[in-house]
Parts: sequence; C-alpha cells; structure tokens
Amino acid sequence: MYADVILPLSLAQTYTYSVPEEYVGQLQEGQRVEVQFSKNKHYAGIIRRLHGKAPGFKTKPILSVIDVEPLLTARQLKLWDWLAEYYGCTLGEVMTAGLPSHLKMASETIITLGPLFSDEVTELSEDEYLVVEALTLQAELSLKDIRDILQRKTVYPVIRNLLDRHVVFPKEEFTDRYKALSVKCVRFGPDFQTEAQQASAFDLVSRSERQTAVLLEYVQYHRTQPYVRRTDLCKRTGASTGDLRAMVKKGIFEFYDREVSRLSTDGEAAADVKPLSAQQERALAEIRQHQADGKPTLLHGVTSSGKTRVYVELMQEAIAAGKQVLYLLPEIALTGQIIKRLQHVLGDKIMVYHSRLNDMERVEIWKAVQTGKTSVVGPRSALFLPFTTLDLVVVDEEHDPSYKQHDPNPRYNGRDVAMYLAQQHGASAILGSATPSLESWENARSGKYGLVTMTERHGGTALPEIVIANSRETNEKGIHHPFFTPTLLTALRETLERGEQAILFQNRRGFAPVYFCPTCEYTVECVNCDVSLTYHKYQHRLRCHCCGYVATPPELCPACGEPQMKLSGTGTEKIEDELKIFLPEARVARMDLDTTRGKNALGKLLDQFEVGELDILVGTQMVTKGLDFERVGLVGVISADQLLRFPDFRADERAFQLMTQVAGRAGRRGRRGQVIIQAHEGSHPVITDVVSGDYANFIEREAGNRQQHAFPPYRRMIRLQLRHTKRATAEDAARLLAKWLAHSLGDQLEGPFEPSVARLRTYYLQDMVVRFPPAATQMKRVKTLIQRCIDKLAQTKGMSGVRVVVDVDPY
DNA sequence: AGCACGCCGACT
DNA sequence: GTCGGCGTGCTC
Repeated sequence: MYADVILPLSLAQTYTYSVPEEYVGQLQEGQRVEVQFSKNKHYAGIIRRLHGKAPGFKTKPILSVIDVEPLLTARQLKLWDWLAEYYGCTLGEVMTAGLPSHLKMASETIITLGPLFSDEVTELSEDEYLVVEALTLQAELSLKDIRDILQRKTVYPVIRNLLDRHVVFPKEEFTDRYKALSVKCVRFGPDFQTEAQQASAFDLVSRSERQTAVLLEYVQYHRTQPYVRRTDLCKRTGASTGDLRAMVKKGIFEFYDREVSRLSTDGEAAADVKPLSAQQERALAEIRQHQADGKPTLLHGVTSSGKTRVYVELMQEAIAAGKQVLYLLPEIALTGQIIKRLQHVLGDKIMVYHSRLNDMERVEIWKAVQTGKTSVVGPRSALFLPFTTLDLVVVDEEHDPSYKQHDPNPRYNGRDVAMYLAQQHGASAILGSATPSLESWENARSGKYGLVTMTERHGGTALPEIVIANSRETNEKGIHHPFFTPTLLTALRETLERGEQAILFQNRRGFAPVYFCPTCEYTVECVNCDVSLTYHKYQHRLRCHCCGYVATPPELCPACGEPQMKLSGTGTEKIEDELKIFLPEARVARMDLDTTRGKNALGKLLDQFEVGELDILVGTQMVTKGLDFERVGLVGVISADQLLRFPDFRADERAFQLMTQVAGRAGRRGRRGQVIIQAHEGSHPVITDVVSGDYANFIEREAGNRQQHAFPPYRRMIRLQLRHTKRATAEDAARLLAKWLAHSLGDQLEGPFEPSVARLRTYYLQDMVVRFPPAATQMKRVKTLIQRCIDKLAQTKGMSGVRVVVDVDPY
C-alpha cells in the first residue's frame, strides 16, 4: 500500500510514502499523517490518494497517523484540486491557505546536549564551544538560534561535527498543539446513580453542614443545567474544592473533564425578527423561483433596501431544516454591526470566522462545522471549512475587490470559489450588492444567474441628495483651498450645527504621499520598492505603503543639502489635521489601516461614532463598507478625480462603486442625507451616474467599454509577473518567456512591461498579460502553455532564480 | 519551501 | 589556502 501525500510546501506534486503493515486498513484519504521529508523535517501531510502501485523509487514510510477520522472531506479535497488547477498553484499552497495553522504542524529541528558530554574530555573549536555553552544555558536550540549565536548562515557543518561526535543530539518536536479547552465538572459517583442511593448520600454528609449544602445545591442546580461545573458549585455554596474532594472520597461525587467551546455565545437564543416588507417578500419569492431553477441569484438592492433581512429569512429556513449556511463578507465589513445582527436573529447557530481569532478558536469552528452543528459568517478563508450539509451560500458585497487574494498563492477570488462550493454541495447561492460587478451583472444578463432587484430604500428614506463641488471653487475672499471647497466646508458646519455627523472619504492614508526637495526635485523613495515614501505626521515618519519600510524624514535634502524639504499630496491624516483648523470645535477621528491596527481599535472607533462621541469620521475605503449609522447627515468625497485616474481597466467601475457605497452612508432613517463629491471634472460620466443613482446606465456603458476594449468579462485574463533581485535578469527572463508564449499566443500576449511600481520588496518586476476569448477549451490551452513555458524558463541557465507569479482573473 | 552541494571571488 | 556568496538540484 502507498499513499500520495500533500505537504504544506510550495511543491508541484504529491509525494508517495509506503504504508506500514500496522496502518493498512485504517488509512483514508483526507487523513493527516506524519511523514519525514528531506533530512530532518517532519510534516503533517494530507493523504490525497491511497493505491497499491509501487513507484519506481524507494519510499519512506508513514511515521504515524494523526487523525482517526479524515480531517478533510472528499468534497474539500476536490475543491483543493480545483483551486490548484484553476488558479495555477500547488496543492501545498492550497493546503497552507486552507488549514488553520494548528492543524498544519511542522517540526523545527531542535538540538539538545548529549547526556554523556563533558567539556573536560571533548575538544571543541571556538564555534562549537559557543554552541555548547548556549546549550548549557538553554537546553534546546533551533537551527535558527544557532545561526544567530554564530552570526553565520551556514551552521550545518558545525552542527554535523557535534552530532557526529555525539556531543549534541537532534530532537524532533512533533506534537499536535491543539488542546481542547476543558472544565472540571462534578457528577454523582457510580454508586449513587439511583434516587434511593442519592437520598442516602444525605445521610453520609449529615455531619457536615457545608457538604449538605453542596449536595442540596447540586441536586437543585442539576435540574436546570446538564453539566455542573466544579467552580460554579463552589461559588454557589461557598465550599472549597477541598470540601468537594472529601465528598469524592466518600464516593458520592466524581470529577470529570468536559470539553467546552472557547467561542462562547452564552447559549444565546434566536430572537424574533421584523416582518418582511412587501418588497422583501417579492424579492424572496423571486429568489425561490431561481433556486427552483437551479440558478444562483444576483440580488441587486440599493443601499438600505434591506437585503440583509432577505438573507436572514433564507438562512433561518436552511438552519431550521438542519442545514448549514455560509455567509461571506469582505474582511473589513466584518464589523460588530453585522455580526451582532446575525447572532441576534440566528443565535448560537452561527459562528464568526474572523481573521482575529486565535488558532484554538479556529480549530473549534472547524470541528463544529465538520459535525454540521453550525453555520458560518466569515471572510473568504471561511470557504475552506469542512461543510457537510451546506444548503445556502450568501456572498454579500459581491463586487468587493478584496474578495480576491492578492499576495500569496492561491490567488483566488472568494466570490468565484463560493459559486464553485455552492454547486459542489448542491446549495443555492445568492450574490448581493448595491453595485454589482460587471462580471455578475453580465452573468445575470446572459441568464446564467437569476436577477432580483430591490429599488426602494427601507422605511421610504429618500436616496441622498448628491452635489458636485468643483475643486477649483474659491471662497468669498477668492482663496482656493487645495482639498476643502467652500461648499463642503459650509455643509460640514451646517451638519454639525444640526447635531448630525459627517463622513469624509479620502482614498489615501498617511499625511502626504510625497516628501521632496523643491530645489532639486529629489523625492525620498523606499529602499526596497520603487515608490515615494508617505509622510505620517503623527509619528513623524516616512513609511512605504508597499513593504512597510520606515525612515526618519531628513531635514536637509539628501541630494543637494537644501533645508527646504516639502510635502505634496493629501492623505487622511492631513484631512484630519486641516479639519481641526477649519472646525476647531469638531470632534474628528480617522479610520484607516493606521488607526485600526490594534485588536479592537476598529470596534472602539465605531462604538464612539455610534454613541455620538465623534462628529466627523475621516477614512479610506474602510468608511464605504457596511457602516450603518443613524445620524450621518453628510458624506464628502474629497477627490473623485483621484479615484477615476487609477490606471486600471476597472477604475471606472471601482470609482462608481466606492462613491455609490459611501453615498449610501448618508441619511439612514427618515431624514434625507447629503453627499458632496469634489471633482475637477464634475461632468465625468461616472460622476453623472453616481449623482443620478443610475446603475443601469453606468453598467451598460461600462459593458460597452469593456467589450470594445476586449477586457473581462468579455475576455479572460491571466497576468504573469516575474520577480528577480537583478533588474537585467528580470528583463531577460521576461523577454524570453514572452518570446515563447507569443509564438503560440500571438497578439493575445501583451508585454512584457514594467508595472507602475517597478520594484517591490527588493524585487524587480516585469509584467505580461494574456487575454483570450472566454471559452473553457481556451482556458485549458493557455494554462497548459503557460505552465510549459514557465517550466522551460526554470530549466534555463541563469533563470532558475526568477520567480513567476501566475494570477488568473486578476482583480 | 528549505537545504546541501558545488563553483567562484575576497580575505587571513 | 579558507570563508562565505550565490546558483542549482532534490526532496517520496
């Protein structure tokens, strides 16, 4: 017997291990096994396939079986296969993304001092002595520790020498780090199971007042609680653990450990929900029709139309039928508001899969999902959970670009994977948005998806009044402010006077994105990336928004020595700063990556805003997502031009979505809100559509543009990015790869070209893009070709160090 | 990915 | 001469 095993590494294939006698018959696909891979490494691998075909090389044996039952379902393995195939990555990379790290496990090579060592007899070199000395202090060292101690990269010769002479020994640490949280509970002992026996227990404790009280309390408490915790019992009676122990000695009680969840929902019960509006009833009926036809539904509902209420209805039904639901949200929209709402109506039937959960909590959700006990609300990573009875998948804010994973492989789009997952389970799918992506809209138009529209806002609230303010506008003294028009300032003042709140949207964090010398035009750039550093005033630091590099702003120009360094451009921090000058009495807060980094910083900020401790919230795109506040009377877009100037074929779509979404934050209940969009180019068609709230017009035009210029969804797109630390090598490799690809692809290949950020984290980049008609056969053909050419490049002399990143359906 | 081996230039 | 850099190949 042999097992093909997936390892949590970026390796193209599975690896074949032999199954030892004692495990034959108890192994299953999807189980985790401990295997050795290369010299000293042990990994928890996943059995992908069991077979009897002996490979043409010698195999290592499986060392141990980690799971009694498979960790992964057959469906999950199939999903993994599909992900690896579709997004052009390895199964190992899917595994790395798909398993909570506690279920992954890898050994670190650890060195310990041998028992027979004595430094009087053994002669040591200087390096060896350093290692041994460290071991007498610390008992265990990893290879990395030793590298630090010797301040050298290659320490292996030293270690091997020590190993050979039995001075040190390798210690392989390999334990399942997951420990269920358990609590000590109390129950009657085996001799006190019948009522008569329990009655006699009172005689046994009659001499102790306290023990009698404990027994009485236990009997009472046990009527309402299935389990009685030892600490609870002690607390309620004032008894100590010692008192209880005495009773255990008498055989009346026994202690036992019960596994409990770390994700306490306090057994919260579901609450009633508001009745459906006529519009919601109609939407629901239409969705059901599409479900019956076996189609996913695109639910296009304007902001505040009550889409969530519709989801809740469907979710409740599925859950009542004993099925599971997956509700996907963009990570950032996973705020307390939506979670509270879902947990309020669905009670403990739904769990939140957060990026901020710790590993133990993740494993608990994993287990609860696997047993079909719970539904899940979460970001794209929740797609990897082991659903068994999935009946409904909701993708809320389906247009959101953050559904696409950008950096490590697999570069998957959560929305699209959700559609695959739903199909796989025979579950129905709903994609919801106030501004559907062109992709989904096109699917609805072609009849692949059903379309359901909700045009009325909840409670009859009118859509906000949207006003364009020309950025060149001047105040009565003829003074022009670079980023506050008089219109916006006046509206802000009026809003505050009415006791309402305002949200300002500026899609750039920090204070100013450029720090330069006006004399010689030198700009301070990142040492790792090809971008200017952004000045952050609060910390008085320059930061790179690509790699996180931090520098102190030079007083004098590093190039010409002039002491007149200047700032240019506008970020959220600068908006916040300037507001304090114009509206000194306003309470202003900033919401961006910098202010929401802490564990609960975002929640605190939103709470403050909600209770009215803040007047104005300045933020990046964060403020456009899922904020529902009663008192927001005004929303301001600082610069629409900046959104529209973005060099990407989706720039218009993105700008329309952001502006429409942020506008939807204004005027929630009763009162009509106001939105001010500042722009140089106020007559831009996208802005016109935002003002009139005309999604249909916008999307028709966008569809025309994309079709005309052969962009997705009318063409498929695969982006290839080459990375190397030497510019020339990156360029050579790109030229070579492009030559091979163009041979078959002709003008379907564009590039190579330098991306706008030509160097990132010390790597020089070269991009190329393949665009081709959206037929499945084409996709297959192109991917095979790309893979062949990448393999060929890897085998070319001097090119093996070039990394090629494949991004299917870039977003 | 992570590691060892081998080839090459820069120092004791 | 050796140390340590980097490029290359391999891991069942």
